[in-house]
Amino acid sequence: MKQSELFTKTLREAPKDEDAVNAQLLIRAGFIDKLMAGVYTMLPLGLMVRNKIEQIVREEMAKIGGNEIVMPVLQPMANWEKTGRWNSLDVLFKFTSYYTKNDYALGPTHEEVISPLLKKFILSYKDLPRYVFQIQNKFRDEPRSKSGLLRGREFLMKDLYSFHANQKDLDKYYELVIKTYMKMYKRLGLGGNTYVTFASGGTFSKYSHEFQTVADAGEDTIYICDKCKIAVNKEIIKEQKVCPKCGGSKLREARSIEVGNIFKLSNKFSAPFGLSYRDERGNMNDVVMGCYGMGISRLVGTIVEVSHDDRGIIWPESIAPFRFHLVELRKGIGRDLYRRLQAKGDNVLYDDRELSAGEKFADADLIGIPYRLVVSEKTGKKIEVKKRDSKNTKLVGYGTISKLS
RNA sequence: CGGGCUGUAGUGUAAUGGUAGCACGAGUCUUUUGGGAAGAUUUAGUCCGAGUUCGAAUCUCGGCAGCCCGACCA
Repeated sequence: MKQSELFTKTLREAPKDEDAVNAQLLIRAGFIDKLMAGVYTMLPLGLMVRNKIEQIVREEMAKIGGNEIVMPVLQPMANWEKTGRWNSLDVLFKFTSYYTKNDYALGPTHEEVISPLLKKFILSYKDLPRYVFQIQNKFRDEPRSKSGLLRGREFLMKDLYSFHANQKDLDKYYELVIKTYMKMYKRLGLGGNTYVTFASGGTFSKYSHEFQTVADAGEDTIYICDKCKIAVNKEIIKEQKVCPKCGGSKLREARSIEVGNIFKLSNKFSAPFGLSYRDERGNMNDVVMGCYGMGISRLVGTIVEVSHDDRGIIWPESIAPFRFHLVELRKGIGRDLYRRLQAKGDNVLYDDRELSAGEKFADADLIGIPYRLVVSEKTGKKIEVKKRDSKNTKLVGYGTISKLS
C-alpha cells in the first residue's frame, strides 16, 4: 500500500485528554479515532492489526472444533428476563422502541441468544458436544470506560460457547481451551507475560479462569507463582493464599490486564431455556455449558501497552499491519522495490510521500512496522534494513530482503 | 454512581474583565532532501445556554463533553 493513499495522518503530539499509552500512540499513529468515551473507530492500520488478531483466533478456534456464526446485537427483553439478567446485569444497555414500545438490549455477551439457538439443534446425546463462537462487537454500559482500548463501551470480543453431555466432558474441553488460549497469546506476542489466573465468579466450580497480561496500565492485581507460571487474582487472595498448583507461598505481585476470561456455566443458561438432550436411556438432561471470552480490541491496546518505546509502537511480527515499511528518501526511488515486493505478495507499506527524511523516520518509528527498508541515493542498489526494535541498520541486497519474508 | 480536574483553530499552547496570539498542521509559490527543513503568502478557534458587566475565553448559574481516583466490572 502506498502511504500517500492512506487517508489518515500521524499526529506529532497526543491529544491532551488521552492519558493511556495505548490511546496516545494508537491515535497519534492513525490506528484508531475516538468517537466518544470508550467508543473508537478502527482506521485502516488499526483494522489491519485487528484482522490479523482475528485470523490467529479463527485458526485456533478451528483447531478445537469451533463453528463460527454471528448472532444479533439487538436482542429482545424476553430472553433477558428469562435468566433474570434484565435487572441484575447493571452494564446491560437497554432501550425502548419509540414506535412499538418494546424493550430491547444490546448484547454484552450472548448466552441469552445462543442457548435458545442451540436448543433448536441439540436434541440427543449424539448432537453433543458442540462448539460455537463468534467475533462481534459487544456493548456494555460501563460506568467508567477508560484507558483507551482497555475498557470500552463498545468493543470487539471473541466469545466461544461449548455444549456438553456432562460435567466431565466440559472439564476436558475447558482444559483444552486453556491450552489453546495460551497458544494464541504466544502467537500474539504476549506469551512471556500472560498468565492463567485463578479468579472468582465460578458459580458451579470454585474458580473461573482469567488470562492476565502483566502491564502497569492494567486494572487488576495478580499474584504470580514464577515456578508454575500461573497466577491468582487479588479478588480471591484471601481464600487462596498459596499457588493452587504447587502450594508454594512465594507469590509475586503485579498489575495486569485481563485479556480473556473463561467460565464453566453448567446448566445456568441451559435450564431456563430448556436446552436439554435425551441420553442413551432416553432420559432428558440439561446440556452442560461453558463460555470463553477474549477481548480482541482490548488485545490491540494491551499489545501497545507492553510493546512500545518513546518513539512509538513496536508491533510483533505476527500482527503488524505490514511486514515492511519501505521508506524512499528521493521521489520514486523506491518504486521498483515496492513493485517487486508487491508482486511477491509481501505486506509492504510504501512511504512515497514527499517529506523530509526525519519526518518519514519519525512516522516509521511511530507506526511500528517490524522492518524498515530505506532506499536513497546513498544506498545505491542496496537496501538499508532496520528492525523496529533494534538500533542497528544493515545494507543488504534484494535477496536478503526476500528471505526475510 | 461518589470525588477531583479540564473544555480556546485539525493538534499542542498563550491571553487572569479591555484588539483572541504563537507553534505545528493544511493550501499556494520558490529553494531544499539521511532523524520532525527555509523563505514568502493564505487558511482556521473561545463546548452549548442563560446571567453579571460599558465590556466575558476569563466571573456566576445550568447543561453537555473529556480525563483521572474510587466504587462497579460474566
